[in-house]
Amino acid sequence: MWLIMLQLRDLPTQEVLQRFAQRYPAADVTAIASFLMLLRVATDLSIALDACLSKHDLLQGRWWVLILLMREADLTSTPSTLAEKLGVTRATMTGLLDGLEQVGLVQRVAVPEDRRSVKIRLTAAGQAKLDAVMPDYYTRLRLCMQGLSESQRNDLQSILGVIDQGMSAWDFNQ
Amino acid sequence: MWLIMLQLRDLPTQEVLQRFAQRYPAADVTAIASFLMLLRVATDLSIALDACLSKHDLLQGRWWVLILLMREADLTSTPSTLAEKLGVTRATMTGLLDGLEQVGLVQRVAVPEDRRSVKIRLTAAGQAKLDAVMPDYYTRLRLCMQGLSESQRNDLQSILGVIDQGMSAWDFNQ
DNA sequence: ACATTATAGTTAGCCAGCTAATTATGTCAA
DNA sequence: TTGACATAATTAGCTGGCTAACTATAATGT
Repeated sequence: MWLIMLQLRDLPTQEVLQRFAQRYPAADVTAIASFLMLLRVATDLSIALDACLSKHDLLQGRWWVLILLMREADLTSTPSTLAEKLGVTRATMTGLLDGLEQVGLVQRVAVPEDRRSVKIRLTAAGQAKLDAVMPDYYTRLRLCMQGLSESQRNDLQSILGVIDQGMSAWDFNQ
Repeated sequence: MWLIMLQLRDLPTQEVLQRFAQRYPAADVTAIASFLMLLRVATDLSIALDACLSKHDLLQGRWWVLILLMREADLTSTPSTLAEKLGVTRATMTGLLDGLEQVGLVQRVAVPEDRRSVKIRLTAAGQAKLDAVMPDYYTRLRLCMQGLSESQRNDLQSILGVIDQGMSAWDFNQ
């Protein structure tokens, strides 16, 4: 999961939004404000995550790969599957795996049944790296979210679900 | 505002989350699920935005610059200010402005009072470009958010505000 | 069986961010 | 007034995504 986005430090004032809405009648002021704030908070979270991971000599892309491998019962997957789950191209996955293999966190293993394919296995060192990173990450995330009640967390997830549904509208007219 | 992020197509199942929480006691399952969904929806939105802009031959970074200029009463700003508002380095802003000036959407104007500085002005062509893009963007955004009631939009914004507050927790222990 | 097509992974080269260093100008204090 | 420092913008070079092209292997249809 890669989120690369400008930070938009400067959200528009209500006044500016009104001015834009006047020029562009299609504008829905509360939709725009919600959208911008969503992008901004997500970006801030992603940047904070980067900072946390960098203290453990990890980049976000490589870290997600380790997590995806740990999710598997046999700590094993293939480059194609990992690429699809992470939403990156297979070419990008090759690069991520090169980096991880070079520092010994994963291992490429030949697959005799299909000689085109390769198995990727989380090594003991890879698991150890996750055991070092995850408690730190989870602790920060807990603190970051502790201001939200359980019902607010549910609200957030259902609201995000509605937006996700609505996303199909983006592509309506091509 | 730049959001560059992996897509994380594959959110963890409840079962996987439980397994991770067992290994890492610091894990807060509902916090993690909310966080991941937030990142994912924001990424999807950012990608959809890219797609919309590319139909108008614009990249997200350059488009935000045009918007920031249009927010100004005199359609004018400086590279430093724009960089700060967009959350990018001044070096990056130089590149964005090079691109925009080359296609005539903005103009660099010398500042006699401080010869180190340069004014950036939105040109008529730049305004025309926005007039072409914004209705399209606003229409898609309206459709995308139309499933949310006014109170849900308020909920979303206040929830995001709480998370933003909580973000300071990330850096608590260095 | 064998030519066509599909699939897995990699390589080569592009692109738009980034950091660090550079140039030019302005500010301030001894 | 001049030396030290601060600020504005730029340049040079790095990085980690991307697309497109390539190699190797497997599957499929006549």
